[in-house]
Amino acid sequence: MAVYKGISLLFLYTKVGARMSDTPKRHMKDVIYDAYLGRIQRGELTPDDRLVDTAIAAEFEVSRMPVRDALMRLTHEGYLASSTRGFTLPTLEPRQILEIFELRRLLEPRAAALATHELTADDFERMQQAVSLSESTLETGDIEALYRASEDIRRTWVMAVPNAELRDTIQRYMVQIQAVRMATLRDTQAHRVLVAFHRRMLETFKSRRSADVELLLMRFVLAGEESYLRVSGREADTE
Amino acid sequence: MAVYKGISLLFLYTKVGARMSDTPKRHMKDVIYDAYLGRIQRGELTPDDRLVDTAIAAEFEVSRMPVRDALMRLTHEGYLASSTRGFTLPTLEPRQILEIFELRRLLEPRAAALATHELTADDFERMQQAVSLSESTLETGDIEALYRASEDIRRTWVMAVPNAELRDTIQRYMVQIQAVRMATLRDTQAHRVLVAFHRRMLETFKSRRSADVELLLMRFVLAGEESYLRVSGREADTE
DNA sequence: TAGTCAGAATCAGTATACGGTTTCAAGCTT
DNA sequence: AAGCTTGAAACCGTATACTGATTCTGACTA
Repeated sequence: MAVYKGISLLFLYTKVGARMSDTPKRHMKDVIYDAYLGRIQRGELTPDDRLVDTAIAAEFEVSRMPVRDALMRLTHEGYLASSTRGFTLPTLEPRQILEIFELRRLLEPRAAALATHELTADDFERMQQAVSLSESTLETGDIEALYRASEDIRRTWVMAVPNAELRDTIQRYMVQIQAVRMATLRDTQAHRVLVAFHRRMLETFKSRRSADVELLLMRFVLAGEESYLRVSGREADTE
Repeated sequence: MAVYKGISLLFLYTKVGARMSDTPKRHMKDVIYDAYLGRIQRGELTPDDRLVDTAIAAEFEVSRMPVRDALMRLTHEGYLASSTRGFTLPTLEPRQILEIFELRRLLEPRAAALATHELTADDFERMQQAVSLSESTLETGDIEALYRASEDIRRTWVMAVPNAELRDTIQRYMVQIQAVRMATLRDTQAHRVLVAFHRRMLETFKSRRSADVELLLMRFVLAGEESYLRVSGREADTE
């Protein structure tokens, strides 16, 4: 019976997973890792949520061990913080956020320039839809849609970065990106600036002029930093 | 008796550990992680060594679990590769090594420039000793000493980088640095170039001119890449 | 002699159980 | 009523045991 349960679960989550025909055998710890990395990256968790291994073990109907493996991996990669009282989303200090902005200034312009020649028609299509969605939020005010559009555009070009090591490094601070979005996207001015950048990024990528892309991405990161500083400074005032 | 054994072990490894007065309570998984990270970073392991959790568990007189935690953490951080037949040092592909050179070109010049104003007299003292050691290897041919000197100089300035996120990112590809050293340091020309850079780096850091440091580090990374390409290209010829 | 196949050995993944530490709350003291 | 104490609950770290998969070995076959 225990075996039967294991098999059915394996089958279930294999279908959900990325590669189902490739390797039908997936370890639960990886399944759980992917599941919670996804939840984190989609912003489905808040720093108030406490992730307790026993609860997640019950959710997946496995023992604590694979859950512990997954949570500790996420912790070591910076996606979670562990305490004596369970795992939670880390609350990024403003100092850390600014430090990561410096990293982004160093990496993203060059990375995007490298990606310029790799983007396919499919990628442009996806970006076009995201840009349209982004622009529509100027009227609808749908912040969540803006969030999704921003994420789509970013993911599209990051995935096209041919240097895998560079790409992985950029993807490691996804949590910072989200923290910045969370802090700034409700600000009207930041909202308008972001949408304008979205459109210009699509145009510039399409032009295939990597030098222009590099410059634009530098401006984009700087603009994000500026928005963050403005919004967080204002918050500090009102407190 | 089991308790007694645990206490004595804890005491033993706490003394070895970095901070003994601070927190006398260290988890075995962290002790083992630190121990093997050190072995890896000091180059005490080769890709032929197979790290098996049961063997390491016996070495530390604990169960497999903390060992597994440590090895899996090292694996996810890229220091080890896991297979169905134990953990081993990963053999970095030349492609990966070149990709990481690009990362280094983007990060290290700026990071070193930021570190310039943070270096203390102690740091300069340590660097001076390492540079002297480095220069002495031109006559002795002691490659291992050159390796240590190179590592000392690098660690000194990296530790002084004030941006913690940037510093951590740089430290993540220590394995690549070692792979490059391993491949190049026995080459006479690369050896001479490296020693010359060591001396100039110390001088330039001491001058406190961060712009000069930035430029020198860029040249340093480029020189390393050149040496690597030359040596690895020659190896490919003779095969 | 070379190729194949079965059984053994090895080793990682997972389950279950126990111990220790931190947190929280209820009851007691002043 | 406020502060202290004590006990229970929550939760992590570690131990031990089992399972299943992969690799290795050696014998058997063509």
